[in-house]
Amino acid sequence: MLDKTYRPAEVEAKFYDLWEKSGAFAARPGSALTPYAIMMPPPNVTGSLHMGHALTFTLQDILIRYHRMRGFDALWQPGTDHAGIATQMVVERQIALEQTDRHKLGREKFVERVWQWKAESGGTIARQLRRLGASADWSRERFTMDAGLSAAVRKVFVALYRKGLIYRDKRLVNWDPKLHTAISDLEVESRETKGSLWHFKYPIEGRKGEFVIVATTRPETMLGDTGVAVHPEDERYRHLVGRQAILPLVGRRLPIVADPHADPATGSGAVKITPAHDFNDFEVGRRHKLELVNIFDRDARLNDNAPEPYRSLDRFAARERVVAALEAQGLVEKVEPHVYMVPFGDRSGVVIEPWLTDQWYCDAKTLAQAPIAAVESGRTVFVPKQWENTFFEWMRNIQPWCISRQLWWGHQIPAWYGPDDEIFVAESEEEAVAAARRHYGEDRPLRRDEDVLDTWFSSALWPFSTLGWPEETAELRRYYPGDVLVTGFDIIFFWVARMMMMGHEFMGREPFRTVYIHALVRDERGQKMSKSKGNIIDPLDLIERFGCDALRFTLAALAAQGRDIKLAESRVEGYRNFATKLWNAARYAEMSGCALDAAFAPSRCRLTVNRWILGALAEAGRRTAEAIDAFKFNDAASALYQFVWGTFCDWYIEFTKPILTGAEEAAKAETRATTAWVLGETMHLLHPLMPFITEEIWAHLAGSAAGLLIAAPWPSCSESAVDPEASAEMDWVVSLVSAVRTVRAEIGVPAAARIPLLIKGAAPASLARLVRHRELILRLARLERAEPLAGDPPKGSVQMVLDEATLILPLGEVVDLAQERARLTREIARQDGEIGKITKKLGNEQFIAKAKPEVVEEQRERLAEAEQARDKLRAALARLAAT
RNA sequence: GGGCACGUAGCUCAGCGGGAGAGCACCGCCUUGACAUGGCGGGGGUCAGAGGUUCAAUCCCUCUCGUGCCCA
Repeated sequence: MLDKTYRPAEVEAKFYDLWEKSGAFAARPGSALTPYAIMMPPPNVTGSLHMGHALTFTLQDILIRYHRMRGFDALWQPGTDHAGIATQMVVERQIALEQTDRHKLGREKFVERVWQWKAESGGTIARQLRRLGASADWSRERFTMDAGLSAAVRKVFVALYRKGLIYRDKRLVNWDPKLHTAISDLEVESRETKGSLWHFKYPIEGRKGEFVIVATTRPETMLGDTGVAVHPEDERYRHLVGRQAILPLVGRRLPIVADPHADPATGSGAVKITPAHDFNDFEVGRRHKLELVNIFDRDARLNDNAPEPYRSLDRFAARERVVAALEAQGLVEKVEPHVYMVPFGDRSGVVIEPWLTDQWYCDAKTLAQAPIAAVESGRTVFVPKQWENTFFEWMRNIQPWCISRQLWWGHQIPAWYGPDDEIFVAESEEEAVAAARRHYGEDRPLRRDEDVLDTWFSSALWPFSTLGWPEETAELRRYYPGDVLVTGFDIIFFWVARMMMMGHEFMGREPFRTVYIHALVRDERGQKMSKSKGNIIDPLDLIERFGCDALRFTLAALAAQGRDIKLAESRVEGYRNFATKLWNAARYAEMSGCALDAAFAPSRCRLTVNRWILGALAEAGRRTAEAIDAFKFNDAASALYQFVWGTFCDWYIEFTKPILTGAEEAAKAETRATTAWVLGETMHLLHPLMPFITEEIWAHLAGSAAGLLIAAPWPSCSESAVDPEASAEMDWVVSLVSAVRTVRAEIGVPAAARIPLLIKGAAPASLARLVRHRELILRLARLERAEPLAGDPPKGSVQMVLDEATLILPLGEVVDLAQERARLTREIARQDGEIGKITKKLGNEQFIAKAKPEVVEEQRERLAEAEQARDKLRAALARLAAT
């Protein structure tokens, strides 16, 4: 017997183990089934489960469980990425507690420590994913630093280098002065910052007392200025172009150049040019062959290219010193408060400095062409489609991708340098040595590039490196390309686009057919969750309090396409209640002796009420499947919620109580079998969304011999189960009961009072329905009796209209005649309004001529119905007046 | 500044050319033999505003206002 209450924690632990041990999670590459593959976006190995993970992995698990039940060979490929910067920082913090640092430790020892940390703490997220019910194939778990994946990285690097798609270049990079590494554009976070705009006066050479005014938000960079730009069409400055300004504090001569980069409308219209420390200025400098003066060291302290008093000052200290010195010389025109965007490193949180360095670059522009074509031609489809715009926008304006990082944790770049800096790129040191020997004609000492690759470089290979590439494995042939990639929009550039580039380049085709982009989870006020705001909702905490299924169902129900999720705890609570409702319904079924009957065949059911619920179930199943197929998880959730609570619990269980407590054995047996069967099928339909509670209920219903629900086939939900006659009949009963209940509540009839119901003017078919369902009508509407009435209703009756019939509740003295008259008059007015609208529409010749015939016909029917209702109500009002 | 969304019941959101919907919240009644994490009933909306297309607009188009996000 099912317990009085559902206890999620016990059930969750029990079944997750059972599932995993049963092998249900494992892909079956040797089977004859059609494969269905989802590559799990590898979470950061330092990560722990947050709401974004909970959403994305719930949706993926729904897809995987659903397809597994539909008979596909489902592969959900799990794993983690090595998160270069994040992981290195974690371990650096750890060893700092031991009063040491990575430089004292040395590279080899440090990397050992990272592996040690990974072994101890790197499994957190995978454990937490299990709490979420994620049915990934853990036997295939991968890590981006695994030997196989690392070999893939080396192979890709070498291949791209040989094609000229990876190259070394000296350019400005986003330099993180705290972490001492370059980072990619995507790892830079622009934040609006309050600062000042300083206007400086630079003297013009050979024109005493004349100045050009330049404005800057970063005064310290003036020490690296090598030019001044004005707009070519700016009349104010035309006479200065070609002359020189004199850089204060430094004394350097600055050519004044004409360049469209200078915006005549901002500030004075003239801008200082610092080619070594600003991306725009770098371009201007290149156009006009300006000198590059690098004034910062790797800590963003001033180096020896700055005048003596400023050397080794921090950039912000230098800023104050520069401003003070210029003020002292009367060269500050003015200072304005200014709000502008400042680049911050998303890991270090410090201001990023554009800095001139040698780095490795990947020619993203060339690699982007095939993915762009794939999306244009529809071989890869984004859902929702609007994200294709974002994708195109970025891919068509893509910049060279800086792939080297000055870190120790990651894939060390397979490049070696000869004594003369000749570069030898090879998959192994032996090959590099051999290549060098060929080049020099003798052995020369080589040193390996110290840098490692951007973590995303290895993640980009995920869809095929996890399947064994470059080996030609059976898995690779079978599961590439994958079916769908599920992720958030914030990762489209970082990861999705790069997987597509690498997939097309090395596998010759797209890595996945569909990219489903889901929403961001926000708090209930629509704010992004963040530690600093303190508005984080912990999914594990919700699982503990409400159960995993409640959380999963909530996330599915809120996952409407193209909209962010505002998560309120009350929603989770509401779906916890749904789980409770389901539990109690199952308990009721069990207590009522409803057991699965192996011989049960839906098509052989005789009772209308059973035929009706079978049709409603098939309908719910069809809607659920359609919704999941279309990635409309919210529609799937609502179809199931409505069916379980609004149809099965609210009506079917109530309808069949009189049968189950009655004496007709055949009807009883059929109803018990139907109830059990419908409940069982419902568990199947709900399983992808609520795997735990459904598995537990299924175990009680079907017994252990039936096998686990996770491995059960998806219900067929045949249309032939829908019996329109039965559904019309039960809808009529529902309308009748609801009408009586409404009036009872309005009039204030005590809930316990049993009252009579009389029906006037009912067609024989309606009377037949009344007779067939009299017992349950009496029970649900709390009636004493329900009978046809031939003559006039008794004095003190309340009347309502149901199709062609008038329902009469003779309540005698209880009824307030004036109130009842008012109620009927209101109802008539409402119908009249409706009739007016439709009549007007039908009177419009254009409408009749141009609207579709079925629309016109529908309006005619609606008019007839409204008129019938109105006439019945009028008659009822007349009778009321007569008494 | 450019782009993409979004403004529908108190809240969160479906719907997206022909009858305004759900969940939650709210109000009233109810310890009815699965369930008070419940049952029954109810109130509540010029579908942001203004034009246009159409026989017909919450839905399509344009503009305005407001909100969010991304990019510069």
